[in-house]
Amino acid sequence: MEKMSEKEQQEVLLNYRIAYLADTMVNWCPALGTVLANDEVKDGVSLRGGHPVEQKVMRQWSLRVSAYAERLLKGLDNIDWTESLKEIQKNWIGRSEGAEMVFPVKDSDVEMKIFTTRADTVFGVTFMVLAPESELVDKIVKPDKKAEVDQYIKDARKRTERERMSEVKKMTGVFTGAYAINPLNNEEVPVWVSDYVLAGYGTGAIMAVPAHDSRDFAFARTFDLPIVQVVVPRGEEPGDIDKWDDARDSKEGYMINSGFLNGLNVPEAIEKTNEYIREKGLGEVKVNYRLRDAIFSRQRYWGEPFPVYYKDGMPYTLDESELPLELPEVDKYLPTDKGEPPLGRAKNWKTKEGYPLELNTMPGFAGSSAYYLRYMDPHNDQMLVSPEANRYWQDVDLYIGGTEHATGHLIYSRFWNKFLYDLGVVCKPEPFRKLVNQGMIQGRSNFVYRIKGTNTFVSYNLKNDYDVTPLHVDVNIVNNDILDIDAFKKWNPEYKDAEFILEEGDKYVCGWAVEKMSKSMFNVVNPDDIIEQYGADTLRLYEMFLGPLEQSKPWDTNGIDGVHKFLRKTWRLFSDRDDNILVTDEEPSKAELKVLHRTISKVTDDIERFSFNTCVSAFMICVNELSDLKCHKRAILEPLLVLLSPFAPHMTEELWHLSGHNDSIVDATWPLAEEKYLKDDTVIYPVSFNGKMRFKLEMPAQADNAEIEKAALEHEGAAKWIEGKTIRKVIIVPGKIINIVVS
RNA sequence: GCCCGGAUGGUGGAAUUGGUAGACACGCAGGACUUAAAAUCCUGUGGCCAUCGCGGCCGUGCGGGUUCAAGUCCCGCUCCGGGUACCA
Repeated sequence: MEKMSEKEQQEVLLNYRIAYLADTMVNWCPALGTVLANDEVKDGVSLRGGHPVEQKVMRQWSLRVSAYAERLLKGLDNIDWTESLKEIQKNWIGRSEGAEMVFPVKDSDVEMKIFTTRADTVFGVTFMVLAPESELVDKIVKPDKKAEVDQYIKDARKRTERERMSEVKKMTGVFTGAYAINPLNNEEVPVWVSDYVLAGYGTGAIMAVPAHDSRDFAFARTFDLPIVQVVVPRGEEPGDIDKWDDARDSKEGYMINSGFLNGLNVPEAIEKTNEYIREKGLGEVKVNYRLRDAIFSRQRYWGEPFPVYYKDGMPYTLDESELPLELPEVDKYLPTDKGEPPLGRAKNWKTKEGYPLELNTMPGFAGSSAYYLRYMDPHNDQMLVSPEANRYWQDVDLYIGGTEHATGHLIYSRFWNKFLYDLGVVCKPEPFRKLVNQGMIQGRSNFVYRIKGTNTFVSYNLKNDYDVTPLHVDVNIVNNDILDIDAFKKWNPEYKDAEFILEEGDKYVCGWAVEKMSKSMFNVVNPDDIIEQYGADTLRLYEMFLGPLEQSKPWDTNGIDGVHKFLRKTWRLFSDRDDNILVTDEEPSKAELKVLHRTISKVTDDIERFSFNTCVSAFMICVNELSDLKCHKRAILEPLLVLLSPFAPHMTEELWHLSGHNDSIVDATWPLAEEKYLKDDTVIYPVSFNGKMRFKLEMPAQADNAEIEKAALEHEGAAKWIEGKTIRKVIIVPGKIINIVVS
């Protein structure tokens, strides 16, 4: 066999590299000399400047994420992430099982390869569609149609992918003049070009089954193409297609108009078709993924430069001894006159041997995909992470972050980690063992109501008696929906002489709404103000007390006094009003120990569940009870302080010192709940009749079921519920409830 | 359209495995202390009925069901929030 040239070798190898150069479609703006992201383009022009934008093929670095699609999907089963996040990733990866089938083109040696998940409906194919970008278009188009087809493709190129997707209802397309042959029934069907078929998914070509796919249906109706029903839903008769206004669902039913498949139900038909095409060599069963390779080039200055140079047009990596490659100096952070990225301006941007270096830089996710590994061994200048450091730290125990990274960073990190795992650099196949999504804090806006044409404002509950305009008012001059009228007059000169119609209690009550937090709605709350007023511990505690971590909710300071009062109350267990330390070394009572150990147990448990709001209420209960007991004992208060320290670090540190410690509370040992203090001698049973609680019954903890039943039935409160009835059953759940069934 | 969440008092929320619905707070009402205010403390607070200090009925978005027992499980809806979308 003849030896390949070096260039040929490299070309072949590029098809197998994890990072590879490939021609990809981008939004190119010639006027700006740059590639634009989808959200920088609107209506075919650049958002900035309004210059025309076109679809252009550019040679870009890509990362072969698709090679890991199956493992990225499977790996989700083994990590403790939220279901919603896993779901988003599953959909993004978009695994679909189907068949890849070949349709020969009539009077030509071209074959159209299509992917379908519904091979069973192949008898319902009445036309074929190619994506405008498909290279097959040129090969099959008939001479008399060429001009028309070329024009269509040119127009389609001007529209960005996002625009194409947003115009779902408007079908456009053009006939190529060519016909494909259905390999199952040898029927000839016309081949069209339309941008509703995407080049990037499957093979960029589809078999259209208008009777059972709503996009194909819309296309057939637009261009008057035939429609053939092949699936009839169970319990229905074949329909009159002319009367349909959309495609028929075909998930369940039996086959008609389908040759050897007639009468079979859908799953049987899929199986039989797959078998048939495999046997006849018409195609193969295949799995397709929606996940696309990630484009890894950016035409801007700020980004990691690629350690890559070009020889004979082929990319080669720099030798490790040449690393790190640092960004060169440039005169301007702008593209060159030739349209090259900013690195094209750098002088001597080439290797020692004189080969030119790559001009693109890496995107943001180059840095964000593996930083957690670097954290394990930050000073290592020989490798990303040493095997020892990696074995020690392994993976990220807990990741708290928003869902907005689901299809970007969190996929890329998993992909990088898997690649590094394959290379033996890391010891864990997944980077983030557990992931929790925190909720968003929204803004709560306040409104005042101005009577139209006046400078008079009417309070919320009286506003319906007037014709009013609601106006946003700065939430910082509103307290618990009550307007600070003086502050309001000063807020805006316009309102200096404003008048007010107040309601009961001489208050001006504001209306409210939950909206995006934004300056224009005057609902931005600066945490500095709250820290100024209440302290950082109160803010921290209040954020936790607000509700479950994962829940989004409006920022609303209505309850902040509650947690602030709690902290003051805690302080008073340690110190009186005159700053005298009250802490004593007395032996704690049984009751005090019970309060403490219950709190230790509850808080320790709740932290494990990320249920911080219930931790705070457990602390409140504890402090309320200790206050009632007038407990100032060190043996109780110090463990409590340690428990509270992650929640209110500043105050607990201070109290820790005030009560005589010189070290920091962060080094204190976490207290352990002792079982013996948690147990009660008696159990208070709720006694229910037919499931409704009627009275309570206190019983010794070790009482057996017979004793409990006897005591319950003899209780003075039981008689009126038993009287004249028959006791059917007595259910006793030890330590929990008693339910007496009567009828 | 599809997928995923959620809905509990005036408000935020609690109820972890089907076992006392409304913990803990906010707010509100009343009271104590005070010349007054702040701070603090006490009492009450889901709705309806009541011979309002006995007690009863209803009640976790709606309609059914399973169960001795349902906020929790099942079936069918409504509304709200989020994600995603010509994916063949």
